[in-house]
Amino acid sequence: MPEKKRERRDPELRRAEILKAALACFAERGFAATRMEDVAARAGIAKGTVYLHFPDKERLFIELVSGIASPILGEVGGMIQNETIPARTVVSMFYSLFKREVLETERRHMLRLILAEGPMFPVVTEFYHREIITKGLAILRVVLGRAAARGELRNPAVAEVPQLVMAPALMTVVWATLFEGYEHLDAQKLLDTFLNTIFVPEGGAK
Amino acid sequence: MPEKKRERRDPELRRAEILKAALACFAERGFAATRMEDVAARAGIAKGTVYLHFPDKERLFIELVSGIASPILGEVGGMIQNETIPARTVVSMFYSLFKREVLETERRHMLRLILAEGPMFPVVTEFYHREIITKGLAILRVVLGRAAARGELRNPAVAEVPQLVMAPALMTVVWATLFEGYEHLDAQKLLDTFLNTIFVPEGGAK
DNA sequence: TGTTAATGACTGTCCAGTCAGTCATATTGA
DNA sequence: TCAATATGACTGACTGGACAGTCATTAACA
Repeated sequence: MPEKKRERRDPELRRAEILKAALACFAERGFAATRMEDVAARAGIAKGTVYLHFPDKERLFIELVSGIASPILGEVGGMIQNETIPARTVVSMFYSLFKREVLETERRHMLRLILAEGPMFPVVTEFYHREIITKGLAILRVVLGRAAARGELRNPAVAEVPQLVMAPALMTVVWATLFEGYEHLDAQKLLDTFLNTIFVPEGGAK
Repeated sequence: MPEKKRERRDPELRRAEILKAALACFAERGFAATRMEDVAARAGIAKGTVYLHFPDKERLFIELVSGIASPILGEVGGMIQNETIPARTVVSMFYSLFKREVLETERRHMLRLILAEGPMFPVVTEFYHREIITKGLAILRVVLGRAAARGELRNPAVAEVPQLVMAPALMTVVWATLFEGYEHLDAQKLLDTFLNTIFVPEGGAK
């Protein structure tokens, strides 16, 4: 049996290839059901090679889910510097970024993986809470606080429970990864409807 | 080595005990990481005994998640027969039931398990979509449709995306099972705030 | 005494992680 | 320019442990 042709690579590149393959495998079958050989095969290399780049399966997983800390927060966080931008615009931008950068990419599976495997990897959950959730909520509190003060919110109490604004985004990901195959959900419509519900109608004009 | 004392049981009862033990184990560690011996030990029996009641691990899991089809839908479904009840009351009742019967019981873990392991068990996902999601959304469509017609909704378009009403409930479960240990979320407040946001204020009195 | 629930040692399989050996490429020196 | 040599990325057969599922034996009850 002839050995497959060997191909040398820039380690940096190899690493990225392995991570990409791992994302596909973990997203498809979860942590436990993914075999290191699957990841290797998908990356077009032998099993041993994976271990030249990652010490073990758990670390491969953790590196993967930690590396997704997307630039979304940075962009939205930057927007709130400008106090004149209406809160609705900021939240709408957040949803758009979320849709384009997470929901419509492979990253949506990562989010499901964190929900799914989180309790098995407290390190990951803690990282996400600290780096993503806390920061995201802080930004939302600022934005919604201003909106409440300006009368942009139909119900000012929303500013006290920013998790409520994240709920529709969470729903779109859960639906997309579980039920989309059985019944379509228009994520854009869901998010837009929510925006139209929490914010007072613009201008009252037409 | 003395064998542990054997205790005979009504098969019906044994079955229930095993399911209870399995729920605790699966909720704690997920499907893959749960050993059949763990389930047996937790139920106070030997491993072989589990196999007298369930053919294999997968079937045990499926029976478990399928058997949670709670009476919530029945109760709420019954309420919509009476057209005079305000939509807000119906949705509020739905949230209360959800909170008492799912969020504050072991079942909250079942919900997380379905999110987590769903893609590995299409049978389970399909069952949930067909038996729970579809029926729940149908009820919500009726209730929200009426509400829109009566002017009870701040934004009538909500009636077209009933998933939006499920989103806050989903958020409370996800938060409770992942982040509650790091940061408390007042589920009641979140749900109440949402109700106050989508429904027009009552009477305008006070 | 016969019937059946219950037991737990056992078996076969699967897979994470290892490591001795291989080969593509780079470097050296003529 | 072209061997000769060195380097380390890459390979995949192998090992050790874990665990799902089995079944011969044992104990409980009628």
